[in-house]
Amino acid sequence: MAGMNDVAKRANVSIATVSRVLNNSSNVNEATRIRILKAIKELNYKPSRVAKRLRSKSMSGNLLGVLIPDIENPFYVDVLRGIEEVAYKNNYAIIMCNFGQDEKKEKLYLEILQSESIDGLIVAPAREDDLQLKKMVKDGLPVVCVDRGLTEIDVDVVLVDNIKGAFLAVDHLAKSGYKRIAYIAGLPSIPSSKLREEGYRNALELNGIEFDEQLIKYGNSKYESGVELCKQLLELPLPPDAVFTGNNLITLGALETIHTNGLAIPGDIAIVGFDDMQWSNSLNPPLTAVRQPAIEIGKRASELLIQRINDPSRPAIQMILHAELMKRSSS
Amino acid sequence: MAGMNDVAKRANVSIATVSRVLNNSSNVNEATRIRILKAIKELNYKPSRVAKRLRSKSMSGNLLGVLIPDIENPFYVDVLRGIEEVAYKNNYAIIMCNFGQDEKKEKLYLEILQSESIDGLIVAPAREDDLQLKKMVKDGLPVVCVDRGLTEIDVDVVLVDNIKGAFLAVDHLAKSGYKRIAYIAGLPSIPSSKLREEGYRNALELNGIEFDEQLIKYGNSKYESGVELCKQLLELPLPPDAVFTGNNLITLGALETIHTNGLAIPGDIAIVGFDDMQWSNSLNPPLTAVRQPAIEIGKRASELLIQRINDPSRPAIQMILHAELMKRSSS
DNA sequence: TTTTTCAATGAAAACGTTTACATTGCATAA
DNA sequence: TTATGCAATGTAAACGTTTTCATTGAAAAA
Repeated sequence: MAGMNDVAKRANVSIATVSRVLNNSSNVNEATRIRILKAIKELNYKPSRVAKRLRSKSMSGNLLGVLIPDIENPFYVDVLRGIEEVAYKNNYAIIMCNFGQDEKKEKLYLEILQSESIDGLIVAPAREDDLQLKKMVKDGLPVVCVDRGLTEIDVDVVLVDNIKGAFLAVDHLAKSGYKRIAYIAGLPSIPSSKLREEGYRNALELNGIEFDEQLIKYGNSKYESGVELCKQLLELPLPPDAVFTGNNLITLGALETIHTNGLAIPGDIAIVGFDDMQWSNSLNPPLTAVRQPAIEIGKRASELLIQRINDPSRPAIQMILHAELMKRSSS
Repeated sequence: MAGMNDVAKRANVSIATVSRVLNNSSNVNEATRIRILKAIKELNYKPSRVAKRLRSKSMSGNLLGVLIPDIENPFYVDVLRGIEEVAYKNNYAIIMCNFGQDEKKEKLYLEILQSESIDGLIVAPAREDDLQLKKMVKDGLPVVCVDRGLTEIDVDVVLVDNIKGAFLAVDHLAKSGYKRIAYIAGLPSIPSSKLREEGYRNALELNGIEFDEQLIKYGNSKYESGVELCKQLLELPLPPDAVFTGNNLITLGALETIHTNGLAIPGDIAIVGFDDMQWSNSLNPPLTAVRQPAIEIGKRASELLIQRINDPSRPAIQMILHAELMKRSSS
C-alpha cells in the first residue's frame, strides 16, 4: 500500500504539502495541487485511517462504536439500521459489537472499542450501573444510551415509554375480557423488563384484576426462554388465558410453544407482544403488538451522538419516543 | 488515557520492557515483571489497538472486517453470529459493515476496511466480478467469500448448494401436484439468484412442467420486492398455484401479499421459501422452506479466514454445505 | 536599494506501539 | 586475572499521518 511518502516523492513535494492537499487546507499552489492529485490517482493512494486516528487523538477519527445486546432481535437490527443511516450521511464509519446478553463479552468489547479510539459510542448497557461504562463517560467519551440508561450520571438516552407501552398492551387484553394475563419478561437485570412489569401491574390494577405472582416469569430475553417459560405457564394448574410477552424473541418463542400445544389464538389463549415486526401480519394469527419506532430510535441516537462529539459540553438529553399498540387478531 | 510511557516511568523501566511484559516475551526478570504489572493495574493502562496496528502492519492487529449485503435478512444475521463466535474465541474483534444492497456503499466500506488495516475480510460481494475486491485479494488481503464467489480468481468460498436447494423446493411443489409454479427471485446481479433459477428450471423439466417466462420475477432481494412481485403474479390472467421465493425477506413479503388478498395457503396458493427461520413454525401457515445452515456458514468462513491469515499461501478452498428442505404445511 | 510582507513549501516532532540492535553486569570458564 | 557468555534491560527507528514552526523567494513598500 502506497503511503503519503510515496505520493510526496512522486510529486516532488514534502508530505506536509500532500497532507494539505488531502485536507484541502489553504495556501497550496494550484499547479502543485494538481500534480499531487495526479500522483495520488496514479499510486491509487488511500490515506490510512489508523495512522490518522493515532496522530490526532481527539480529532475526527470518524469512527463510532455501537454495542448492542442481541443482534438476533429484529428490534436491535432496526435500531442499527437507523444508526448506520445517519452515521453514513455524516461520514462516520461504525464498528459494531454484539454481546449477545453476555456481560463478560460486553466488558471485553467496551475495552476493545476504547482501545480503538472511537469518537463516540452508542450502547444498550446490560446493567444501569455498569462501572466501566460510567467511567468511560466520566473520562469524556461521548456516549448515547438506547433502550436503557445509566444511573447516577448524566448521559443522553433515547428510549420508548416502556411503562405506557406495556400498559397499552395489557389494558387492551383486560378490556377484551381476559382475566388471567401472564407476563413473560426478559432479563430481570435490564431496566425495561421492570418498567414493563410496572405497566403490566398498572393495567391490571386499573382493570380490577388481582395480581398473581405465578403469572410473571422472568427469563433471559431470548427465543428459547420464550419457548420454555410459556410452557411453564401452560402447565400451571390455572393456566393464563392471555400472555403479554416482553420482547420480539420471547413472543416468537411463546408462539412456538402455543402452536406445539395445539392451542388456538386467541380462542384458547391470547397474546400481545412488545416489539412489532414488519411481518407481524404474516404470523399465525396476525400479531397484536406494541410498536417501538426502532429505526427512529437509532437515527436519533446517532444524531445526538454526533452533536455531542461536536459539542461535548452540551447538557444531556433524555429522549422518550412514543410506543403504539398495533391491534391485530391475536388478542 | 495512560500510555506505555506512563507505565514505564512509574515502574522505572523503559517502554521496551513494558512491551515485553505485555507480550509475555521471554527474558524479563520476575521482580520487574511484577513491578510493571502493578504499574499497569494502578494506571488502569490499556494498550492502544490503533498504535499496535499502525506499528506492526501485517502483524496481528486482531481485527477482521465483515461486509454483508443486508442485515435485515435473518440469514445474514445468523451468518454474522457464526462468524462472531469463532472470531471471539480466537481473539479477533470484528468491524461489521452492512451495505444494504447498495453498491456505492459497498465500495465505500471496502475502502474504509482497507484503510483500517484489517487482517482479513469476510464478504458476500454484490457482484462476482467486483474489480476493487479482486484487486484487494490480489494485493494479498486474506478474504473469504460467503454465499457468493468471485470470478477469475482463487478465493475461499463458503456457500450452500443453491441449485440443489432450489431443486428440492420446486421438485417438492411439483410432486405435490402444483402445475403453475412461480419463482420470485432476488437481485439478478447476484449469483445465487441465477443458480436458484437453474434449480427451479431443472425441477420443472424433470417433472414435465413447461417453463413459463411470466412466472419468473426478479427484484431487489428485499421485503418490499416480495410484496410487490407477488402482487404482480396474482394479477396475472393465469396466476400461479404455487410460488417459490428466493430468500427470507421475499418470502415474508409474499406472505404479506397473499394474506392481504385473503388467499388460503396452500389451498389457493402454496409457498416454499429459500432460507428457513427459527420461527418458521409460527408463521401462517407453518412455512415449508429450504434451510441453509447459516451459523455453520459463518463459523466455517471465520475458520477459513483465520487459517488463511496464518498461512496466506494455503490453496483456496470452496466449501459447499448442504441445503435441506424443511417440510411444513405451506405446500 | 533595502526592508517588509506574504504565499508556498519544507523539516521535524508527535501519536503509542514493536523490534532490531546495543549495552550492562554478573557468573562462569580459561 | 582476563575473557566469554548470557540474562536483563535500554535506545532508537519505524509505522503513516497532522501540525507547528521555520525557511524560501518574490512582490510590494520604504
